[in-house]
Amino acid sequence: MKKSAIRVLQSLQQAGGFASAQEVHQLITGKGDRIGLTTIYRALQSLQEEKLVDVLRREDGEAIYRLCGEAHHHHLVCKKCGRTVEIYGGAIEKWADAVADEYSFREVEHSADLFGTCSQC
Amino acid sequence: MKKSAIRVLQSLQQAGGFASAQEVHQLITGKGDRIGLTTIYRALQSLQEEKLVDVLRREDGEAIYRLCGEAHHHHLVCKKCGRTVEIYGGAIEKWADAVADEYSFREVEHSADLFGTCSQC
DNA sequence: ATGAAAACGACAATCATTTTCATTTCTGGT
DNA sequence: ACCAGAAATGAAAATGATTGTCGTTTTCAT
Ligand SMILES: [Zn+2]
Ligand SMILES: [Zn+2]
Ligand SMILES: [Zn+2]
Ligand SMILES: [Zn+2]
Repeated sequence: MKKSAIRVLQSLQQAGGFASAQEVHQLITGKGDRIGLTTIYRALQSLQEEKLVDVLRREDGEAIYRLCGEAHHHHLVCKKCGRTVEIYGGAIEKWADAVADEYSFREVEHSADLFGTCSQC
Repeated sequence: MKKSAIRVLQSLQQAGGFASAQEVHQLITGKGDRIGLTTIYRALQSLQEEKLVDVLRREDGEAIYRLCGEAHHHHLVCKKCGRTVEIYGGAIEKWADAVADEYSFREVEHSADLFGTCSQC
């Protein structure tokens, strides 16, 4: 693991939720530590490939990242305040398997996200 | 309704599914009709406010639009050859509603896509 | 110590989207 | 038809996130 990736992971941990690349950069440089924005982007990309961070999009299209447990799950995200619920298990897993089976696809992965308005917004 | 908005609606209808602003522009200018990209963006924004089009984001963040009321469906995509199956209905719709209900989210939309290897690859 | 390979970061490039602003088209009253 | 003001248009510039380039620095095994 690259040390820049570790620094990014730590700042994401500190952020506690979703943060954009620029916000991660500010979190690190705000402490006096020095790191380039380019390195942040590269670290986030690696972490994404290693499935250590989740990626979503704000409404304006900006990518936001956060630490992610290794267990497979889905997200229910409030469009307004960003509150996020992680959804584990459920009928979607069976549905995905059933669809893959019906069309004879193998090694099928899936992504699914729900976006709405939470009860407090 | 502005006439530019109508032209955009028609090309979205012709597209049959999701299309980006640039794709809409190409659909119109490709026929010899002339319209500015700026106008496309403005028309899509109005149509979005009037709730006549839905907007989603591609993985790279680009906004894609489709007619509201266009039949909702999901995709099963072969990672190797690109073959795509459209999936209508199924357990995922109930799952999404159930999850939204469980967490008291309102106006919940969802996206879900399956990626695997088709029987011919 | 030395050289190769990986990581780094300043800067430029790219690309979608927005803003600006001058020009064109529409509209209503005369 | 004529004309002024309003609305719409679109070319070009601005913006902002993300990616590419490339020279420099760090790491690491020999
Ligand atoms: Zn909320
Ligand atoms: Zn799942
Ligand atoms: Zn295939
Ligand atoms: Zn669905």
